[in-house]
Amino acid sequence: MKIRDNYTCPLELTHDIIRGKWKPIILWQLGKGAASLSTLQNDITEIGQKMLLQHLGELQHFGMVQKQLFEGYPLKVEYSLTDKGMRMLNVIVSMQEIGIELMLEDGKEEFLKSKGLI
Amino acid sequence: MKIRDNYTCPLELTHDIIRGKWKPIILWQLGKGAASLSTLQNDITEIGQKMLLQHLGELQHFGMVQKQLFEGYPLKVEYSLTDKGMRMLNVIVSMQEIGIELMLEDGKEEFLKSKGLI
DNA sequence: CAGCATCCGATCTGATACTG
DNA sequence: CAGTATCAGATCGGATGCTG
Repeated sequence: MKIRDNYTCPLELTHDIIRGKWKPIILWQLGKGAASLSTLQNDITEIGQKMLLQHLGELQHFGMVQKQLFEGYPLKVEYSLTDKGMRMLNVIVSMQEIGIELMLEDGKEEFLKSKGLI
Repeated sequence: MKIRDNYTCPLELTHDIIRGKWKPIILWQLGKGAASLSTLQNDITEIGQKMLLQHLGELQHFGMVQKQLFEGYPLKVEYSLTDKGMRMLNVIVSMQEIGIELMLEDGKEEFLKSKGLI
C-alpha cells in the first residue's frame, strides 16, 4: 500500500490504518492473542502469504502490531497487538457489531447463527 | 467500486461500506445535516465531482444515504443520512477519535489545534 | 445545479517461484 | 516456518468534456 507521510484529518489516518482487504480481520484475529504467521494463515481462510505479510508489515508501520522473533530452528515468530493496536481493536469491534446488525436487518440470521455470531 | 453480493463476515461488510478514499469524510459531512451536491463538493476540499457522485451512489446502495429530489429549476437535490447511516456514523466518530489520539501521541498538537479539533 | 461517459495512470491483489 | 521477488489482471482515482 502506498503510505502517505502526512494526513489532513485524523479520520483519514485511521481509515488508512485499517485500509486493505485483510487489515480488519488480521486485527480481529490478533485480538484473540499473539499468533505465528502460519497460525494466522490457517485462521484467515483464503488469505495468501504475500498479502498477509504485506498487511502485517503495514500494521507494524502504523504501530498497531509488533513482531517477536525467537532464535533457533525451526524459525518462530509471534505477531501481537501493541497498545495502539488494542485501542484500534475498539473500532474493529464496532465495525463487527454494526455489520451484524446490518446483516440481521437484511435477513441473514441463518448465516450469522451458522457462524456462531448470534 | 466492485460490489460483492455476499459477505463471509460482518466485519467485511462494514469494511466495504466505508471503503474508498472519500466515504468516511462524506458520512462525516452528512452527519452535520443534509447537503446538496455542490455543498458537499465545497465542504470536502479536493474531491472531484465524479468521485463524490460515485461514492454517494455506493453509500446509497448500502442504504447509508438517501437522496431527495426537488422539482423545478434550478435543479435541487438533498443528500442525507438514513437511520443506518446514522448508526454507521458511530464507527466514523470512533475512527476520528482514535485518529486524534494517535496524532496527539505523534506530536501533532499544533496541527489539531489549527483545525480546532482539540 | 446535478449527473454521465470515457480515458489513463496509479495502486491493489494474488499466483508462482525462490531463499534463509 | 518465515520471508522475498516478480509479474499480470483487476480496481481505483481523477481529469476532461458533454447532457438535461
